[in-house]
Amino acid sequence: MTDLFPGTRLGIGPAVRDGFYYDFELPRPLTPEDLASIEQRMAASIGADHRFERAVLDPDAGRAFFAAHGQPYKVEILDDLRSAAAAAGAAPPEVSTYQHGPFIDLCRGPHVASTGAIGPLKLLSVAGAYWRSDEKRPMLQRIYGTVWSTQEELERYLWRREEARKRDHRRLGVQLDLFSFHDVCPGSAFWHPKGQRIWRTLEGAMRELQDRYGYDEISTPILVNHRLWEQSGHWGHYKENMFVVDVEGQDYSLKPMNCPESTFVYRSRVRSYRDLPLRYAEYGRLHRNERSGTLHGLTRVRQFIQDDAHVFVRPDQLADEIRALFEMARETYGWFGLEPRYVFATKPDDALGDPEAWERAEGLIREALDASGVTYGVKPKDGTFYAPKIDIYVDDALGREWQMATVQADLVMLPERFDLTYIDEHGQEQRPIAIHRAIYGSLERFIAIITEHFAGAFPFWCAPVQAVVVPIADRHNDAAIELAAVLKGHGLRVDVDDSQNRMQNKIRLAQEQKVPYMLVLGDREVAARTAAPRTRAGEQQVAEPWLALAERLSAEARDRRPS
RNA sequence: GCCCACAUAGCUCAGCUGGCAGAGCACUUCCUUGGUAAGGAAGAGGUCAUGGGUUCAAGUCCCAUUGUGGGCUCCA
Repeated sequence: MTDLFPGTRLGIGPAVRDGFYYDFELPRPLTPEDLASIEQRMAASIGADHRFERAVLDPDAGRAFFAAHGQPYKVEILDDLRSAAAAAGAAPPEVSTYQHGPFIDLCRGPHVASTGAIGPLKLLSVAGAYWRSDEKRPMLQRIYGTVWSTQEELERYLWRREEARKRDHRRLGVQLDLFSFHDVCPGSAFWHPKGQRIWRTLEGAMRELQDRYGYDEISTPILVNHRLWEQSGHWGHYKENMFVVDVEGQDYSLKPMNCPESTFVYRSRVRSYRDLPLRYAEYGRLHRNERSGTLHGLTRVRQFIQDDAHVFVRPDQLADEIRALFEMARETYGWFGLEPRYVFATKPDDALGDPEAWERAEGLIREALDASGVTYGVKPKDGTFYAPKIDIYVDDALGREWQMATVQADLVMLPERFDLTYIDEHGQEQRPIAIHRAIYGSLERFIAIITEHFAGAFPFWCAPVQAVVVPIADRHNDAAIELAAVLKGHGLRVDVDDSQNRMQNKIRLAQEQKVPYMLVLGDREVAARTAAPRTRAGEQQVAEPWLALAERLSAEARDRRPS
């Protein structure tokens, strides 16, 4: 870079997962075309097989060297090392440099022996990155690249990138006609009929599960006087993320969370210890004013709906309730063949509330984790300031990790700020614990993740179109409509392709839409009132009477298997 | 919000150093009535994101705005 762009100032250049990056301050913006010439220059250096020579300098000499070479960022790093050492009461550390050919860089190392030992690589993208990730510092130009020890590994990685691109939910959302985005409302999805079918199916499955686990559902206002947010603390800490609206001279805000309002339902009457646990589910529409540059498809939006719930329990009920939540999560992720992993985040240093209560709650959560037999990791001090929490992660089909949901055992925010109480068996007022939890998390994000996980080939039970009836000639159309009615009568989502296309084309289109079953109807089937199913995997099954088919498929849908 | 790139038909994209806006798919109509991934023909479809500027002439060059994408998490 220093050859190609004289005056280049070097930032940092670490190795990262699957590759590396390097940040530069350059005399002009890089374009994607520059990457090719930089790659060529790198290839020349690799071809020359320069040895990497390590040298150790004392701190003053190191600082002087980089100052003399016009590298202020390196000098800053050295100064920071020096003050960090001073703060720890240590002498300024020696620093190491690596040289190959004429180029010398500050680097902790280690390095490969020489440039010739560097494997096949490819520069991927240029991006802006703040110096030290600080918005107040200069924006540097970052070059991302990937490097592997063999050409095959490089190609496999590039294939994985390409596969991820093809599965991108934003792309599949258009292809499968699920949703769209429009500039009249950035960061918010417009759900099309097929996307909404997925939505309703997921919501329906969760409602059924909730009913089984003793939940009730509530619904609270979206637009609320800011006084509520002052009481909850959001007005102080979260205001810049809230949409504020003037209503007759008063500030109102669209709710960014459901929790504060659920307490109004709780407090609407005096609660007995016999009433608990109270489990309130709410599919509330939330708005968060995310910064424009952070929006991303369905995974980072300004408007979304969570499968939220608040469970108010006595302390002695906490462990059982958490165990039940793990059971719900396990069942839910099982519908998609996803394996949840749990991470327990404990009390941070700036936690609010009684330390003893924290300790008790953490003990109970740990007990529940152990008792339920799930494997879990621990992140000490990573809880929120009002609650220890358990984060749930899954890995998708491409090995990418997603954080799905959070379960928080709130001792402070809802119970104390909103003065929640129940009357115990001695007639004394007590504080309940409020568990905040979501299982899908945001429905938008969850649908994005399963779209990519299944590459659009949704499991049969939640596919937006479960079967397409394919009449071979248009004299079979009436029978096709009849068959579809039978299937719809069994609760299945079925379309009829009565277009002018040939059967081959109808099958092709259904394949492209990743429809699980194509039900072919020709003279033979119409005469026998059967249909010949073909699966999207290309398997042709034997023709089956309509009613038997409807019963078989609706049973399959009820099973919620992940395929 | 900040840096860079991008925005052409419903979708995917072409359109060279400024000189009459294109293709495939989808759509409409007609022919074809078929057996497991594309039958044939014709037609319609555009304020080239929006606003301004340069120019005899702007999809193309410049500026602004809006939106979208890659990033701003990995710390010598």
